[in-house]
Amino acid sequence: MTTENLYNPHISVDCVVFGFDGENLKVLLIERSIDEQNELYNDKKLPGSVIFYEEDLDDAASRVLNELTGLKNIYLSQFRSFGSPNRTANPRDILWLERTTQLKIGRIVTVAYVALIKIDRKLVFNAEDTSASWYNVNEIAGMQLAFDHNQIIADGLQHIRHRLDLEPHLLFELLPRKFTISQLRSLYDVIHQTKSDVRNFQKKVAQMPYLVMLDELEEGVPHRAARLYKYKK
Amino acid sequence: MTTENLYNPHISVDCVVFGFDGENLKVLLIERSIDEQNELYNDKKLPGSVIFYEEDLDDAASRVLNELTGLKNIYLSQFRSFGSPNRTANPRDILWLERTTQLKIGRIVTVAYVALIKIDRKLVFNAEDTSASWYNVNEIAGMQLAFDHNQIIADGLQHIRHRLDLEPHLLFELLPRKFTISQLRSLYDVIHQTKSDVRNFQKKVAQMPYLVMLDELEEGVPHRAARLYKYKK
DNA sequence: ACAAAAGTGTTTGGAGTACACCCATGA
DNA sequence: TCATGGGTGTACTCCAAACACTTTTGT
Repeated sequence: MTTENLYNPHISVDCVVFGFDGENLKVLLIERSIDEQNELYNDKKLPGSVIFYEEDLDDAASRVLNELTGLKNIYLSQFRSFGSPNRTANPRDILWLERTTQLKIGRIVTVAYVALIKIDRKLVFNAEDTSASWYNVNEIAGMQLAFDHNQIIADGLQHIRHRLDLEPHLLFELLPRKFTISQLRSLYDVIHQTKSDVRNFQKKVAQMPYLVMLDELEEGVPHRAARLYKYKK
Repeated sequence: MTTENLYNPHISVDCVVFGFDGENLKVLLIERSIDEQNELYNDKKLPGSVIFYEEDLDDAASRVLNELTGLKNIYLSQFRSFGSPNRTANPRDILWLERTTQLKIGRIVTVAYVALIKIDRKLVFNAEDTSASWYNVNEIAGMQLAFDHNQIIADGLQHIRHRLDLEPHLLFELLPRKFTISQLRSLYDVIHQTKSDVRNFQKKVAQMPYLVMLDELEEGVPHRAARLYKYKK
């Protein structure tokens, strides 16, 4: 089957998918293998895809996430487009694109999205032949990703920091459904690059009307169990 | 002459150019005439253009502004891309595009920029056959613009409000080189949709290190002349 | 003289920050 | 009993907001 009539080879979407493991902010990357003159070259890239003709950009980003994780209703926000002519300067990237899309590829402008997901959800990674895993945002700076994906992640990170600052309720997209104030504080500190005071943080949190205290405690911790909270509305 | 080999007909840039006239926030729109079955239809659109093959997006936006105003070094910031398949649903828009570009046009994804310019600069409007003029942001909501340009302007306005809030020095891109504190306050209030107190505003302004008081006064005003200031660095 | 905007200080409330001790639990 | 993090209140500082009168200039 040919995809010639389905894909628009000029425009793609890429998603910077953020997760929080309780300690660090993580980004989801996909393994990529290219066989070049019978040598396998491996590296990583962001989840993404060229768009279909007649497909809206937001829909394309949702589709990419759904294919990758099996989830719908993920928080998604477009943050920037990347269209430098030399973002496809590396012949390896063109080669990979043409093989995977079966299209003749020239230049591609990509529209970048950030997504926030709860890392504790069981995700359908490794479906088909893709294998995805989480990487600390800090270690990514030292990796050599496909295309301009290092740049996209750096910009996405900056974007999401601003965004979570303006709309703090989005923090709950990254936490499990039930969470402790410590987890919330730790996430808050990772995002704001701060180290906030426990008592002051409790005070701040006490004024969040959308935070509701549950009648449940943490379990299986080797110390006093913390109270669980959930996010409402 | 054909433009077939120069333009990439899948991607365009559009610029929401903001100015400040001392009282209202303004946006620059271009007159558009389409002759449909021998009837002239007139409306307005944002300054924009499809990009050249091998042209970077930011460069395309700069080019559009330079062609329109004759100015370089205008503050420009990409804020969002619009790619809904039905943004070119109106046959009038397709007709106009194909006539002006001499290209077969299908779907176009546009990358939108905001620009800030000093409205007092003598601009090279009406060059060639384009005629551009300033419109109050408020009156634009009631106009029917080409494509999805109403939406783009609304989003651009929201973007620039956030942006000027985070980076207040950008306010000076909109003011004349020499200005009074009243003008600055009035601009500030238009952006923040507030009505700030004169004394408190003076206090705030007094702590801006990049604001320097000049040894000059306003001229030609029918009341006590205000001191002039300029922005430094 | 009067109209119109410029310019100038003080008080108050709320928000953010700093800071130390006892409690509950599992090992 | 000890180690580990959970949970709690008070004092200080700083910034934002409210508020009214005198000055300068042109008509």
